[in-house]
Amino acid sequence: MVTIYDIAAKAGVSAMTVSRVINNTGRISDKTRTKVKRVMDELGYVPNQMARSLVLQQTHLLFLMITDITNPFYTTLARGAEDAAQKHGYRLLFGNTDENLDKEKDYIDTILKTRADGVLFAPAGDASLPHLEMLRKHGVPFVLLDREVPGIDSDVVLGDSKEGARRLVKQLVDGGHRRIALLNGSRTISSARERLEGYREALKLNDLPFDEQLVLEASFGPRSDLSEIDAWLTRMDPPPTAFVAGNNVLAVELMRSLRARGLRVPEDTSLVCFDELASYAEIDPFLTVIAQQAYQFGHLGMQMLLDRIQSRGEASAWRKVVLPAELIVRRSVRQL
Amino acid sequence: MVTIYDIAAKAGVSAMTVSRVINNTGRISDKTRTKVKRVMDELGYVPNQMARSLVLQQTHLLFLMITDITNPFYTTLARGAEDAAQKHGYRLLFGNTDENLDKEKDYIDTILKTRADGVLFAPAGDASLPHLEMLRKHGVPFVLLDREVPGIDSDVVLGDSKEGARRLVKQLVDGGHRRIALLNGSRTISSARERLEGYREALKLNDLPFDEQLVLEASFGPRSDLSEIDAWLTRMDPPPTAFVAGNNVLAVELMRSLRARGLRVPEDTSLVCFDELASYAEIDPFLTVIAQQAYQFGHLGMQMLLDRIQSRGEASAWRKVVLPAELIVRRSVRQL
DNA sequence: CTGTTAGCGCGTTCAT
DNA sequence: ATGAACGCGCTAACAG
Repeated sequence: MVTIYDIAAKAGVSAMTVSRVINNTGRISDKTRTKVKRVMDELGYVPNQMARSLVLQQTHLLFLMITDITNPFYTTLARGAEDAAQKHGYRLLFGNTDENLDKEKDYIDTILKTRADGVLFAPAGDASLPHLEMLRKHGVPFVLLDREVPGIDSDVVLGDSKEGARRLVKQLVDGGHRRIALLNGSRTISSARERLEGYREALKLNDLPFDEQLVLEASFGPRSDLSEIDAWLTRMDPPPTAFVAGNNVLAVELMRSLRARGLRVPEDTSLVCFDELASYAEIDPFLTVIAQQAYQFGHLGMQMLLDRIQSRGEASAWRKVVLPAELIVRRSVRQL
Repeated sequence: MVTIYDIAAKAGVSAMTVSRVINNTGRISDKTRTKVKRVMDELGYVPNQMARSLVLQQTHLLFLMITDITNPFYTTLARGAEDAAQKHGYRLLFGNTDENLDKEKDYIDTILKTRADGVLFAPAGDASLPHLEMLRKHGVPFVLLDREVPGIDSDVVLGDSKEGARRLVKQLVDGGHRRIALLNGSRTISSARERLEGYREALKLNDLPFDEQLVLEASFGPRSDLSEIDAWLTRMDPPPTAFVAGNNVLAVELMRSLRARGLRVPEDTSLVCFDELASYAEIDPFLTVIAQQAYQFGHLGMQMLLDRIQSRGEASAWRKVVLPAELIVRRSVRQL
């Protein structure tokens, strides 16, 4: 491996001078600068980031934790985060937890060991609290994405889940639906709770009863087995005329189950959901959805994180950004 | 920051003993081991990866370069790579190049500076050659994924693109189609070349003429503007009765263009393509496709990379794995 | 403008 | 079974 000492020797200067040329610090004569640079090229020198980080006490490494790398909401978010990070010269490590707390714990260890400068964090759920406390304790700045965690204060970027759910339900009610089911994520996740809350509020507002039977709590992540959803569909009696799905994954899997029963959308059943469905939205955009600004989640969150990192220590108030929910009306709701 | 010296002081031993406890090396009495461990817990000690890497000369960091993080083929591949890496205690960094050589170059610099132990590399194209040479020159092992690069030997995991294209064309010919268009990726990418080659061979085999007009080379990545594809659709005269799309992204964008012209698949035009379309395939699986084993690309490639890393230096023959192409016949081809 | 000294946190080598 | 000295590659602080 080529080190600054190799360069220094060959260029006839000290290692310090080489370091200064690399980092553009201090005053160096043009002559030595040119010479050092030439030797660097000749030897194919590449700075050792590890050594720099060790002495500078910062890695310029950031972490993005997402819960489902196959979900277009998160990959789009990732692009936003990556763009913002790159613009500021930071590198971004991705971690994929699969909504799994054990995997999340492993990544927390990695983050701590790696001495990442900060973390953009979509937590698996409320039980992520100890993980966040661990980051806090070790002085690693973080910004929460998409989900809050009760018990800890921090910067956070959220979608307006409650309002989103209200609008989706209203859309169905306006279509004449009165028996509306909700296929939601787990209530250990703040966004799922908010969506449930918005759903209940909207029902109340329209003098519709809340029927527990019509709500299923499942995982926001993809499942190998649809039997849980199937059983629920069988169980509901009388069956609903319309569904709200808590995210895009649940919408897709619900549609598969409905399809398997020969139920078409919207002819036989109406369906609305949170988040766009990737390519599907482009080929045949027919689902009425709350389209969240996925890219903004990542981009804005990254900016907030970088702000925290730059103002190292200077405690300022936590910022909570709620991104508005845009309703896109298409044709997955049948007028009754 | 808590260091091994803090622990050593508090436990009344030397730093070296602490190091031995951490790494489970040498002989240590159970009593001191227990004591050191207790102090480590009390102080919340976390090893500094940077310092370890510096002395051990290895980072346990691997890189995965993909060209489109929003493409389910690559995210599924990423899951495969991640699973395999994690199983062996390696961390995985993702890089997203957007099929862009400049971004790729930036990532190469990052990889070199970071002293990554190895790279899993889906290159942007043939022009990635200098980037690979740079890795080789600096002794960074890599495995190519999905695409070969002429001019450099290495381990590589490929799909059987030529055979895939042959099968897709055959499927259309069997459906009575004789005027078959190909919307392909750039010929600077080996997989696109293979697909073109397979397409031509299949035409020849069926005594169909090759008409340059029927082939468009575009980017495999998503584009903001469909005018290139639109112009092509307008230009072909007489128009084809069927299309082969070189990947899932091209298929989606082609369908959008067709849709905009009021052409339905398969009623008005037939369409087949490489790769599944994520959620779309699950909701309404109607496209006839060559389904590639995306997860295997990543998983297998990672294993090959880890093999190389473990057999540090010992030169063995390059391995080239070609994953078979499975044709899934659905209903996007109309019988003429 | 340039060089010397010291130390970032840890593991290897050689003593004890 | 445990410790002291040294070095991994680099930069901050100071000296000249």
